[in-house]
Amino acid sequence: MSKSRTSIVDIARAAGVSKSTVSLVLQGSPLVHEKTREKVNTIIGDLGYVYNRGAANLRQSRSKIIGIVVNDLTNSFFAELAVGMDMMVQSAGYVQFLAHSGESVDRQREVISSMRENGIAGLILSPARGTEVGDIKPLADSGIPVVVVVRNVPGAKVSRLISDNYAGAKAAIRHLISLGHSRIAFMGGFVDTAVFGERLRGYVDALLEANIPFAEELVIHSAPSRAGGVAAVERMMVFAERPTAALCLNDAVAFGVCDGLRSNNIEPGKGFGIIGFDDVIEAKTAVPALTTISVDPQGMGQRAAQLVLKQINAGQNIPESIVTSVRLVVRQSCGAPVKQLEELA
Amino acid sequence: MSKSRTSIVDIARAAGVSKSTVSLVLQGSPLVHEKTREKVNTIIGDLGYVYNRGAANLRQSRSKIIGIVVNDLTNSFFAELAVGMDMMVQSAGYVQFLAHSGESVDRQREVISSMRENGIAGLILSPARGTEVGDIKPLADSGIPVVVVVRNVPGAKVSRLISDNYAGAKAAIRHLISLGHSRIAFMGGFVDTAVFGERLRGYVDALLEANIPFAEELVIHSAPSRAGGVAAVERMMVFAERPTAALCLNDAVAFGVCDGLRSNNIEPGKGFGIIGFDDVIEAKTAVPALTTISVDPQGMGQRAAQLVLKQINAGQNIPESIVTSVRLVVRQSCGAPVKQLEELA
DNA sequence: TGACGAATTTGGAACGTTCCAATTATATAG
DNA sequence: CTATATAATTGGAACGTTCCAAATTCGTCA
Repeated sequence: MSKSRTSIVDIARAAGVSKSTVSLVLQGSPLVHEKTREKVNTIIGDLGYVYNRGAANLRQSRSKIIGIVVNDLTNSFFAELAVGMDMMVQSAGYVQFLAHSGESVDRQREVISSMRENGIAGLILSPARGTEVGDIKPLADSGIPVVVVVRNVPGAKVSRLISDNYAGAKAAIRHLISLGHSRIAFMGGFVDTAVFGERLRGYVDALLEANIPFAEELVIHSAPSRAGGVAAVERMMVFAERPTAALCLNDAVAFGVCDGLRSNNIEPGKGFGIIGFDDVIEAKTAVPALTTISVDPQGMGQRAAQLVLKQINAGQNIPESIVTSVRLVVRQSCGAPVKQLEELA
Repeated sequence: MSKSRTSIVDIARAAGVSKSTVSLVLQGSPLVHEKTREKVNTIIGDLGYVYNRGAANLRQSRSKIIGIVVNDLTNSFFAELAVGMDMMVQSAGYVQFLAHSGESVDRQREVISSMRENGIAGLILSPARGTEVGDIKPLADSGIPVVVVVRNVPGAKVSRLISDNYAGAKAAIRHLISLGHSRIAFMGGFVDTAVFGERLRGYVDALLEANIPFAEELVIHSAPSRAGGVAAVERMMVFAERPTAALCLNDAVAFGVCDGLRSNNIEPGKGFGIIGFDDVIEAKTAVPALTTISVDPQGMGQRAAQLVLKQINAGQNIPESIVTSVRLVVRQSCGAPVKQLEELA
């Protein structure tokens, strides 16, 4: 129940040295004599002193806080992304403000400005749908490194880390075509995100490449969630000529599509080929195991954190764009004979 | 590229008033004249001033930061818990340090001490397995409100918010018995968490209550994850006399059990009754829809945040224990004729 | 012993805010 | 026009640290 936090001068007094010496000890400076260091350290332990990082920041105006804003933590893709960042950030001796915008740009704006007031050294942003340049410009202008992940923010002059959505979608469709499918749907999502656009483009180009005409009605929009997948199947069921396979916007949608097919007595992977996108952790153990494009969200999170840390240390802020490569992981849901060994667990 | 952050005195100078006045404006004090307020506010806008909350904390030593440590963000139960907290914390004008301990007590300790240095006003902890009193005592002793959620930390004199695991498990087993099951397994988890113990106790008591003897071998331990559920089924398949239903430690295990059954050509909900625990968001849309004990993680998160906020505002720190009630949500996976309307979406 | 360089230690100003007591401006009443 | 209450503003100390320049102590060598 100490009335006021014990400070550096309290322990200085107790140790019979000056506050400067204590400060030196705290930062592990080689300037202080071994005996003095010991004495100070024991006193620190005895008095239960806790370092006040806020006060230190005030003086040296470089904090050890990294802001992370994620659009949807309940989606396991983003949760893993966040965990990857967390690992990297922690082990670099930083600490994080992690907030969830829930796809609301207003909330996102509030959160970012609050982080700014709290003096973050850098920001990693997985933007909410509809994020605009103006939402991040002030931060970036004031010299704080910003890294945008997963989704692009068009026009923003900041670093980005995006997975190769185009190539991934293309690989998926090629695989389905090689299995003999020609009526292939694209399920889930709306045109409002860059991710959607890129994946759709890969889908279209792979079809054209195989001389399969692109049919507008096979793009079935829905929420990018498990429930959205179910809804997409419902809409598909009324088609006169039904597709025989689908590429889904992400794994969540793909699981929903499996659910929806089962409700219609179609066994996913048997009567209908499904490919997801992201390779979330459940993809491997689901039944049927989901064929998907592996994006390695945790790895992406780590790289994003590394990128922002690098920029913080560099001091200067040269935007950098990284496109991370993805790979097709063939499992059971596309109905292929498993031709490729499952990656090691 | 401003060299140094513009401060309150910069804008004071520009507005031709004293820094005190600017400070007053910033806190919306009624003491300042309307005209002055306007003038100051426009200058603030023009100069792109950003408030330095750190400096303010230094003076008034009450921060607006709440620390949240979650053991596993990739588990959607905990992710939703975190989101619930986030909502409450943000709307109370606080900001959060959210960290992920990954079930490591060491990492958890580091994270907590780092939060402490950064001056949190309160802490919400969903403890890693094996957390001990000593891990939170120093914080609590220094007068910072601590709320422990989901899992108990035995012996800690802090507030807790736990769901009624005992009653939930009991309700689940009663339901299975009412459907005619008598050989019922308990799947997933190890004895190392309080949650496991409480749920198992509910399971046992409900059996005894119905004069069904408790059989040790029907408690099938496994990792509390989807993969663990699959593993548990494998172990069950070799039993001479197989159970006809199972209560799972949580929904993740339950999904894994469904997967495992399907691999063995048993249709979950038909040949075998399954009840989960937690009611994560996917439980409703999965096929078969999962019968489970609804714990409302997001609601729990909100309540936990409210509790810690209350304690922060109260100043004093009287530990409070809240047991939140749970309810059985009957869906398809237990094979019951759906006798109760699905809750509204 | 005195001097000199290296090793340690130290006082005080700064960082950007809040808060208090004190001051100044403005309005009201006599 | 003065006295007085009220409204608005203000200077300076304080919060806990870092950093710098300066001071002190120590050891060594002539």
